[in-house]
Amino acid sequence: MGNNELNIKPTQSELEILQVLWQEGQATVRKVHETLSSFKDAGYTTTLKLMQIMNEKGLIGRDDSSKTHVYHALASREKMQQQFLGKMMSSLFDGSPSQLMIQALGNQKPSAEEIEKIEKLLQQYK
Amino acid sequence: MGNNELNIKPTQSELEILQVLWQEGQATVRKVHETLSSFKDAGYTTTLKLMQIMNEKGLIGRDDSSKTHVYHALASREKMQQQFLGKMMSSLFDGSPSQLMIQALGNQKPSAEEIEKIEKLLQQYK
DNA sequence: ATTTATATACGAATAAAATCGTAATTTGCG
DNA sequence: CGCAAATTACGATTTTATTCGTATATAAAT
Repeated sequence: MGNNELNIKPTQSELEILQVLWQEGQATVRKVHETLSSFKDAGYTTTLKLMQIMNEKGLIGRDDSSKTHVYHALASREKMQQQFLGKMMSSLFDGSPSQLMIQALGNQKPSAEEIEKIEKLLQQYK
Repeated sequence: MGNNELNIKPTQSELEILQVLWQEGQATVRKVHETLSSFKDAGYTTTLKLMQIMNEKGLIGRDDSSKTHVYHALASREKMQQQFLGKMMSSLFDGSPSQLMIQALGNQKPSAEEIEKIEKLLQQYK
């Protein structure tokens, strides 16, 4: 049973930070900030503040046993995917997964391998 | 050639309004407001203001030849789908369409009809 | 014509999100 | 030790989004 009572929707900036933590597994504020700095130029304390807030919200956890705190994601990527997908599905796609796929596929051609995967998945629903 | 130079990302509230206009084709503020009121309780002037702002931004257009203005969407639904999908793809799905689909399908059982459609779609990509 | 209902315009208040400056603390080093 | 570099804490500001109040105009009804 997951103790994951987490129906909080992260903001845009929070999502960016989560991405880094999902990627790295865990990271310091410095590390996160440097990673983000490639496409964003906010100050260090901005990132710090955001991560503190996220910690309070329960989106991320931290180990503060040493001076330099180390953070990790508490919100799972899958859960966030579901959350955003669900909202998007209803707000933009009339709840139709095929509509969504048409757009997603139109965007970029899936590899043969990916097509296989999807087909297998479809079989399961029959 | 579309004269659609529209790289504006609508906010949550704006998206809700666009939905109504996509649905109805065109509508007055009153109509939009009443439609939204089923799940949202903002005042009439709030909806009005939002629609005025959207008009300035170019998200929607209006016919003000008569006293009661009639609005219509300028931002196409497809374009917005692309916009949100693209962002979501990169921020949550590592750019993998199949990953996105797997989540979308896993989320809610598609109808038999939907499955058919998707399979046909996949055939085209082979 | 006067009243009533319904519109728009628009400034301003409120709320939410993001940013930053500065003080205080810790760590490592000379 | 005493200084420099790096860190956290945290209040405050700024920016963006949302909401609303009120003035004014138009149209319909009596």
